[in-house]
Amino acid sequence: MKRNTWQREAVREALDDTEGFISAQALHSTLHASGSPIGLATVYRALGDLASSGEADSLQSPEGEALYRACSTTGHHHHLICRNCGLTVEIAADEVEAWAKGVAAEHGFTQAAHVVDVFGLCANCTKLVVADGADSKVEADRG
Amino acid sequence: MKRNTWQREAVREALDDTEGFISAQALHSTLHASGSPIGLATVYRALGDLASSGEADSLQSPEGEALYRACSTTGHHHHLICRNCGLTVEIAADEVEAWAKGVAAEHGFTQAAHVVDVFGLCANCTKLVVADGADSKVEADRG
DNA sequence: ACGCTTATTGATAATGGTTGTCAAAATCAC
DNA sequence: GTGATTTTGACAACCATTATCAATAAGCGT
Ligand SMILES: [Zn+2]
Ligand SMILES: [Zn+2]
Ligand SMILES: [Zn+2]
Ligand SMILES: [Zn+2]
Repeated sequence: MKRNTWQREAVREALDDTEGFISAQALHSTLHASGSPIGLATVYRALGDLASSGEADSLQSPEGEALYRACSTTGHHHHLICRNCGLTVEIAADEVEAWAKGVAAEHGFTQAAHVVDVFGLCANCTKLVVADGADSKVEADRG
Repeated sequence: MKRNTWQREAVREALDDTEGFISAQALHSTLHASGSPIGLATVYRALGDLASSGEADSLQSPEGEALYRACSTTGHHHHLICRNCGLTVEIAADEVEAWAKGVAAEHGFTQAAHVVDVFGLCANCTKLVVADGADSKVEADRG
């Protein structure tokens, strides 16, 4: 039977308190920083569980790291992510859903799933970058 | 200055001879199997170069592995990939391009890029799976 | 509240893909 | 051909993730 532990709850809350997508390692650091003695393996497990139960969304960063987020929208949706500050907007894209389904069917493919994510610079970061003239990396700002 | 080596050419050719997306490790195995003594690190480097020069497309597999492919279409496009046999269809998706651009602009995002991939079972593999009743994994068939 | 069964935890080792190291080999301009 | 400079490749290092497994603790029946 599935038991309730403070660890799982801690991960859920920490994820809720996080604005954008975050990696397991980063979330573990955050938890440690706030005094929690939770183990790294447990954070990985909790995030995996949240993702499979649909309570959290996950995606692979372009660098191949798995990132997680507690989304407000419960149904299937996609994301518009700022690659500088991590700000994330949830996007409903019926248009794309239909396209994906159609393109798979046209070619005789079944059991189609899709990965659709848009990465860019949010309005705020666009200003900053223009001011700085430099292009900082997202990961550096979210350790 | 950039020099020409048989290793780079070997990687380019091996990639051309590959039907679907393939990992650096798998391509290295293929090359070795055909008698080439090329080193693994060199395969990684060559694939990275091909990807940055636009001669090859790359994507992250759902398991976080980087996969490469020599595509016939030179311009920007997307892929419909069989998760069982690796068969890949190149897809032009003007509809999605417009959507991605629009959704980014609507939210004030600039420098928008996107990741759009469709994974499914091709017609052939659909039959096999139905016959077998089992769901084999892609990676197992492409060592 | 108590004990028991069993899921869960967490320190650590193991795994696996990828990148860094650096001496040796190869390329190419001259 | 010679030599400066790039490239290679065996191997180590790295880093995210997963497996191990003894110790812990949740929650059930009592
Ligand atoms: Zn931003
Ligand atoms: Zn969708
Ligand atoms: Zn197939
Ligand atoms: Zn596109």
